[in-house]
Amino acid sequence: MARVGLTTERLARAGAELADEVGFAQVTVSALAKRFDVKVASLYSHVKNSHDLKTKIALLALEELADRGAAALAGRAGKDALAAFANVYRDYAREHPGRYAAAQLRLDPEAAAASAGGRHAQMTRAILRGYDLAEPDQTHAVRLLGSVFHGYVSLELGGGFSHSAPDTQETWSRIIDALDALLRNWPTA
Amino acid sequence: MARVGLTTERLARAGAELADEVGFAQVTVSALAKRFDVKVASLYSHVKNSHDLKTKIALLALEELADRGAAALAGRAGKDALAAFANVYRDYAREHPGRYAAAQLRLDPEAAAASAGGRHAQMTRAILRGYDLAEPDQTHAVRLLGSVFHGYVSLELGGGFSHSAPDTQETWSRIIDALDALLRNWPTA
DNA sequence: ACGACTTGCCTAAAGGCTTTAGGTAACTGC
DNA sequence: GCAGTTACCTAAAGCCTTTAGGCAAGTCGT
Repeated sequence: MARVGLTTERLARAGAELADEVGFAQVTVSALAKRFDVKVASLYSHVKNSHDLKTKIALLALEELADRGAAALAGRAGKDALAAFANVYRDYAREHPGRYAAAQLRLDPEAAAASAGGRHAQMTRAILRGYDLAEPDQTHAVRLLGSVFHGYVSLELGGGFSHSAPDTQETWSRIIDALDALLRNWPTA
Repeated sequence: MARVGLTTERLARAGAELADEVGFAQVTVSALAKRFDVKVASLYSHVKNSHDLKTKIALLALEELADRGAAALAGRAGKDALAAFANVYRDYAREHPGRYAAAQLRLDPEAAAASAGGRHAQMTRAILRGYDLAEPDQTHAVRLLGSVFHGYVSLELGGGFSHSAPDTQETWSRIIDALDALLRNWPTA
């Protein structure tokens, strides 16, 4: 009965890898147990239940994404910051589709409060420092940026833009150009 | 052994209702059988398997959404058309969250080809007739609009904007204003 | 109207995932 | 080296999926 050394942390990390390999929806307590070559019941000492496991993976992904965002924003401003931050989302989703899907999990209020969600909002707001927007337009713009990033990435990942010219990289660049132009010229009510 | 009169069609329709009530992820062959007061195995004459059922619900939702979109676009142009079409997505998602989630299901190529996906793209392109955009910018714009609509709606539905001022209706209106302004003034490469 | 065919719904059964209860063996520290 | 903790185990119940095979309720030809 050799001990494997399970921890909540290691389970979440392995769950994230599993998600990237087989899809977040296919992440299961059972599959994770197989990956550690351990009986299923053993995981229940480290994780409350299946939903708890998924939540932990989601929190991990949000954390990673926020870290990457912060790194990208450091020392950048204006359109440069906008583009770098946008690319963080897109690249992360392409490198880690399962984790990105996990980050979209609807969290209960408690988990949401403990998540890196706030950091994401703060960073988006920081990008807008390079543009001249007062409240409430700033909040509207934060929400727009969040919508575009998330919407584009999830449509692209889901194959919504597949096999049609022009290629998605080109579109992505032009969308960032367009957002930059829009933020510099935000219509007043 | 009274016959209930199951059909693929009725199953998809009832599945869509079930999705709106308990969430698309909770739609299960088993739950659907209970709803018809019929044994689970009976459904397998009308539906290949669980995934097939979900696909049929997704196709139904895409169809409904396209129908609403077409109705909204009839007799409208420019910003008027843009706003009406955008509201179709948002309203549909709010009225039918389960169906909307179903519409996001990643379809295999065969199902995707048979879906109303093409109609959606065509309608978005039709909206752009009110603006002066040549290819390839038109395609970029189609993708941007799709991203914003889907991204905003799914973030709002997921509670991403909850409990923070200003309210989401206000943001939604201002985002449509912003998109209109952007399309009238699309930045040239 | 009645027999034959079709088919809609059934029972039975196997396999997988989740979750809980309770046991045993491996580490930890005095 | 012993006591206590804890990591992992076995066992079992419950629910969902899916397939195989059966009977009765419809439908159709004559």
